Amino acid sequence: MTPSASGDKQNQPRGRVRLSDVARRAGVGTSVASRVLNADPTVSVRLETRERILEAARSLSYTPNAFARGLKTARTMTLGLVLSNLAYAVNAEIIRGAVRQAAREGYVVLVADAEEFEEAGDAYNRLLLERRVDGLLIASATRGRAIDGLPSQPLPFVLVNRREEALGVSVSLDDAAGTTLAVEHLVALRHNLIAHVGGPPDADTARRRLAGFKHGMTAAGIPASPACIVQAPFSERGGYDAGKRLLAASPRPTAIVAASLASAIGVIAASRSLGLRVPDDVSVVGFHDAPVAAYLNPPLTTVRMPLGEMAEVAVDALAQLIEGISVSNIVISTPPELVERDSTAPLL
Amino acid sequence: MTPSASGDKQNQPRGRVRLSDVARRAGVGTSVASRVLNADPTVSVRLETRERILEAARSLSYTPNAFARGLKTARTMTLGLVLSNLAYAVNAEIIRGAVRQAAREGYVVLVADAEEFEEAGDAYNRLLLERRVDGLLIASATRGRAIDGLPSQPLPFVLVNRREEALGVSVSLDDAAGTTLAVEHLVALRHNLIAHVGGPPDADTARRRLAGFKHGMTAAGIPASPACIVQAPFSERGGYDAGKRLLAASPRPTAIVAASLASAIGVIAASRSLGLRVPDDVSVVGFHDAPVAAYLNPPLTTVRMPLGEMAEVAVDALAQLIEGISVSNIVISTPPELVERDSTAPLL
DNA sequence: CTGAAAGCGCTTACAG
DNA sequence: CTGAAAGCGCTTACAG
Repeated sequence: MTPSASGDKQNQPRGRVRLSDVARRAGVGTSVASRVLNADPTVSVRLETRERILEAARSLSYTPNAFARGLKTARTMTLGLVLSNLAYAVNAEIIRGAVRQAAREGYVVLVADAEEFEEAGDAYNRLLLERRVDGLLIASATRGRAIDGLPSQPLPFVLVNRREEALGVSVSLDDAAGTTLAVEHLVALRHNLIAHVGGPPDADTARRRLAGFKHGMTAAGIPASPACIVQAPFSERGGYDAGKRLLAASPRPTAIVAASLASAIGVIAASRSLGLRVPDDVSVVGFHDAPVAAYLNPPLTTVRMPLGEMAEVAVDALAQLIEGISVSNIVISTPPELVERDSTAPLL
Repeated sequence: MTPSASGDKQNQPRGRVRLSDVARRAGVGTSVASRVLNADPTVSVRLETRERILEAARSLSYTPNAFARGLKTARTMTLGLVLSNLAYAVNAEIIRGAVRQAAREGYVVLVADAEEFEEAGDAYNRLLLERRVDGLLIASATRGRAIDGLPSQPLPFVLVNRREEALGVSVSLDDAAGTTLAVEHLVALRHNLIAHVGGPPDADTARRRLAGFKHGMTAAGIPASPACIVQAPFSERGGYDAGKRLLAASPRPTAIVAASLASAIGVIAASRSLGLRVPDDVSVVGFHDAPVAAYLNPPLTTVRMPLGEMAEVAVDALAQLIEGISVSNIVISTPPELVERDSTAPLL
C-alpha cells in the first residue's frame, strides 16, 4: 500500500511515490537511488543493488518530480516552439524537424500558437518565461509585444524562418532563391507577363520572396512593374483578393507566383471566380509544399523549401546558446526544389 | 548591478533574480513579498509597502521560478493537449477553444502532437507524466502505447472528441447527427445512390459517423449496402483511394459523404481523375469545416461541428477532475450545421 | 562502495 | 502588520 492511502477512484489527482519511497523499498539511501536511476557513471554499486533499485522504481511506477529536479538542476530539458498558425499544414514540417532533432539532443518540445502567445499574454509569459523551458524557438512571421520583448528576457531564443539580426540569432531559408526558381520555371514555359502575390510587408520572409521574384524577372529581362506585385496576408483569403485584383488588370498576367501555399489556393479560387482556367489561362506556382497541394484542383506546382532541415539546424543553434556557446545567424543553403504538378503549363 | 555579475552578451543563459532579491530591494521579508506579489487577500500591508514591492519586482523584471513554486504548491496550472495531427486545419478550432477556456480558469495549455507523444516515447513521458502538467486533454483519434497506458498513471485526463468509456472520462460530439444531416441534405437534393467514405474502423468517431450515415439512409428508406461504404484513413490520400474505388462501381453513386475534410478533398480529386465533375456528376459533402474548404474547387459543402465548444467543455471537465471532483462523460448536444457550398447539387 | 546533509527558490502556517 | 522557519522532492559534493 502506498503511503497516505492514495485512493483509487476515477482519475486519481496526483502521484505520491517519491525517490525516498523507492530508496526505502530497495533498502538504500536516496543518493544511491538517485544516481543509479539517472545512470550516473561515477556511482559504483553491486549489480544486485542496482537491480533492486530499478525493480523498486518499476514496481512503484516511480516518475521523478520534474519540479524538484528542475529546481535543483536549473535545466528543464524542454524547448518552446512558437508558431504563427498551428493550423497551417506547412508548419507540420517545422514541428517534426524540431521534435526530431530535439529528441536527439535530449530535449522535449512544447508547441505554442503565436496568437495565443501574444493574446493569452500573462498566461504565456508565465509558461515560457518562468524558466519552464530552457529556450525558445520563434517561428512566427509576425511580431508582437511578447516577441519583441524577448531580447530583454534572460531566456535564450532563436528565430526560425526569420531574419531579423537586430532581434537575435536567426535561422532562415533562402527564400529569394525559391521565388527566383518559380520565375525561372515560368520563364522556361515562355511566360512573360508574370505577377506576384506577395506576403504582408512586415514579414521578412515576404520581403525576401519579393526580392527573389524581382531578381528572377530582371535576370530574364522581363520588367517587374509595380502593377504586377500585390502584397496580401499569407492566407487563402489574402490570395483570393490579391488574385482577383491582379487578374482583372489589363494586360492580364499569364502566370502568378504566390508567396505561400494558402495564398496560391486563394489565387486559384480567384481565377475560377473570374472564369479563368488554371493552367490554360493562368499558371500558378505556390510556395512551400504539403500533402493537400497534390489533391487540389488542379494539383499545385510549388517550390519546396528545406523546412525540416531549417528546424533541425535551429534546434542545434538553440542548444548551443543554452550551453552558453555563442552562435551566429544561419541561412540554410540547401537549394529549393520545384515540385511540378498541373497548375503550370507552357504559354501557347 | 544584479548579483553574480549576470553578464550581458548575446542571449544570456538564465535569469538570476529571486524573490529574496526583490524582498531585499523593497526592504521586506520574503513572505510579505510573496504574498503581495501573489495578491494574497489575507495579507495587509501599507499601500506604500505594497507599492515598493511591486516596484522592486518590476524594476528587477522579477519572474517567479515555476519549478520552485510548482514544487511547493504541487500545481502547475498547465494543461497538456495531445492532438492527432497538428497540421490539420480542423484542429485549430479545438486548440483555440481549449486555450480560451483554459485561460479563463487560469491555466495555460501545452500542445503536443500525438505521434510525437507516442514516438518520442521517453521524452514525452518525461514531459507529461512528471507532473509538469496538472492534467491531459487527449484529442487523438487513434490509440497507442502511451495513451493506452494513461489510465494507470496518476494523472487526470479527459478524452476529447472520443468516446471510450473504458478508458476514462470523455467529451464527444454527436458525430452521428452530423453524418445524418449530410445524408438528409443529399436526400433533399433527390440523391438516392449515396456512398460513404468512412474513417479508420479503430477510430470511434469514424464508427459514429458511419452509424449516422446508415441511420440517415434507413430513415430515408434508401438501402445502405456494404458496397457503398468504404473505410479509409482520415487523409487526402485515404479519401482519394476510397473515392476511386467507390466511383468505379456500377451503378455509380451520385453523392458521397466523406467522414473528414481531408478525405473530402481526396474524393474530389478522385472524381476529377476519373473525369467526373463535382457536383454535376457527383455531389460531395465533407465533415468539419476550415477556411480552406471555401476556396477549394469547387467550394466544399460540409457539416460544421461545435469543435470549439467541445474543447471548452473538456477543459471544464478536466479542471473539475483536477480539483478532485468526479465528472461523467459528456456529449455536446449543440446541433451540427450544414454549410452549403458548391460541391453538392440536386440530382437531375 | 554508501549515506547524511545542504540547498535549489518558492509558499505558508506560525509566532511575534 | 511583519519576519523566521519549515518543507516541497530532488541532486550532488562531501565525508566516511
